Amino acid sequence: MALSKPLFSRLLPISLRVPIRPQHRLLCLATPTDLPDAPTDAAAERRRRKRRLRVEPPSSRGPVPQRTPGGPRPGSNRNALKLPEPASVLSGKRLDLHRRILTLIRENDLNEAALLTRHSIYSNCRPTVFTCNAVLAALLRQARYADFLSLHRFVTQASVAPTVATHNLFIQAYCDCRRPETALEHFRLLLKDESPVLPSPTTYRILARSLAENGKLDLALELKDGMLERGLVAPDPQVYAFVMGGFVNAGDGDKAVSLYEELKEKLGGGPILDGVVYGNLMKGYFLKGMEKVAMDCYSEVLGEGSEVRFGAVSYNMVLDALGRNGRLDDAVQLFDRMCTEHDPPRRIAVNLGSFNVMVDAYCRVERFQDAIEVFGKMGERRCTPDALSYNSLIDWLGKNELVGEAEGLYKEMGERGINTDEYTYVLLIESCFRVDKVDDAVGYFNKMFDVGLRPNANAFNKVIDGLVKVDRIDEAQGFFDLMPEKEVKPNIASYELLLRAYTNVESLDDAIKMAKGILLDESVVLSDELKALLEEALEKEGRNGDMAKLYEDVEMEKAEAAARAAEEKARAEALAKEEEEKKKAEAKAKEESAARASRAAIDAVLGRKREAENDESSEGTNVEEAQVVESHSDTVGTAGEQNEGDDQKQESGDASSQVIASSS
DNA sequence: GGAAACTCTG
Repeated sequence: MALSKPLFSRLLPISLRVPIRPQHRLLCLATPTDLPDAPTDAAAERRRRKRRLRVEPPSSRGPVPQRTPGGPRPGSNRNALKLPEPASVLSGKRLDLHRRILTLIRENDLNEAALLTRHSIYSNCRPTVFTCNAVLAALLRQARYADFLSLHRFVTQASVAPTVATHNLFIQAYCDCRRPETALEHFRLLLKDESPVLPSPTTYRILARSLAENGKLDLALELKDGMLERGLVAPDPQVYAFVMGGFVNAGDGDKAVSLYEELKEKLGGGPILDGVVYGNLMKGYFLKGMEKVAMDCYSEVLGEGSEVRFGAVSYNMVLDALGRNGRLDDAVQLFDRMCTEHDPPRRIAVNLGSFNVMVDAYCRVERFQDAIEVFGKMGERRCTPDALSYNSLIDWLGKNELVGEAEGLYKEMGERGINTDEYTYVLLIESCFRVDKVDDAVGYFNKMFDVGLRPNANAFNKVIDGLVKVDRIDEAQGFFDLMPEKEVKPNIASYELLLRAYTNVESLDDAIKMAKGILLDESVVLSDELKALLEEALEKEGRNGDMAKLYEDVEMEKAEAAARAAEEKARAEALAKEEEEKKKAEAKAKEESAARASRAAIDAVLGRKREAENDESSEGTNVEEAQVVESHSDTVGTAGEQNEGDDQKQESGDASSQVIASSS
């Protein structure tokens, strides 16, 4: 048997499939990594880049290697490991459906888009995986994680074979929810031998970023090393930049710099032409106290004749490095240059982030008027500040007692239709308390409920804290008591604020009540410090015995609660058992009736055969047994496994046709 | 409690 080419390539170690030679490395570095932020521009740029790549010799940037279309090895579950459909299926009716769904997404009717996707799955016009991906991506953009996961599960169960993009979306979803470890578990599935899809550079970038942002630096390094070892993707400057950023945030400038050096070496020792690494490199040097080296690096990569490519994002990182390290003048200068270079849609050198970084830089040196001015200039670049932009400026203004300005921005959000979030209100509450506008602060807190936001325990604590500080403890207690009604669990800080307040004003009965609350709440513990505080206060009042009594009461109440819980549990268990028995009986009945039906079908066929041939053959029994097993395996996977190796049987055939096939 | 990166294709 001659080895087909795809099969042959499957047998090669992965690292040999895509040769990476030094000259190709340079090519791949020369590709811009910064894309315009408007989606249409981004798409255009991507297409253009792809066209460019088509005429260039194969480089490591070429299409991600996919495992051979020869299908998974025998013995594996076909449904879980199906290869994704090729792009050519996006034609005819399925393309029409795709377009319809894209239109719905554009009109921001995601519910309808998701619904149409689901309904089409079992119709004669199945959505392609590309269509599913588009809907999933839209849900993710809007942070609708529950809907995302639900649709993802639905299309997976309907065995729409995922592409890398599908996996990346799934991984991104978990990363967005700050659960990089779960994302990592999913990623590991892609590395298994039997996975038909391989990770792409994007996969590594998403994970590296999330791991670094969440301080999982060991895992980030492990991921990066895995990227190098497997050689599925070339050493990626973006991945390195993310990991470097993680170490910068942890204050480890040495490690950030050494990662840069490692990347440089991996890429052949020449200058790294992707500007994405330099912001964090400079921050690394600043952290090490090497200001001069940082600034030398700055003038080198951004000076005359530098080949290093910068897009908005890479610029922003350098801008931030300058702004955070007392180099505002340089930052202003760079920002001006960026604005001059900015020439959309051809060249995107400024984006929303650039403004945010500049606002931050001005605020850091308390030049608030300049900050507000830059903030206002966003409109000129057709950038709209979002909640985060507003929040961060409101934060700075509030912290510096410029409450009027902060409130002005809040009003502006309303006028411009920019959605405030819980954090906006928390910032305003803090600002008002800081300048003793207590009623205004309380007003902002209540406003949250009016506009349908859901303050968390932290937000409650802010208002409780503020009220306690101006001795309005009753009102503070009122908000504490409101928490259960709003389905918010108090945390230890919530209890502590009131416990301290009560001991301070010597309302010891109330203090004891709070302590009791802590002791009865399984999710918090009474710290030794708080305990000592209460004990001391009680002692001073000659109520030494009350502490012991508190513990006795708590023990008693706990015992009572435990007894109630046990009773509850026993009742629930009995109920569950009953339910299970019922289900078992039902299943048994179903099985029996199915067996009867199957036997009847077989008898009918065999009977007919006997009539025809007048034959006494007993061959039917084997078939019959196999058939019963087949008709009762609900899960496609196990049915598939059982069928493996049984070449007599068709995979998809209904009961009677199989019986006929094997008995004739 | 807070930064912008980008993946499949018609």
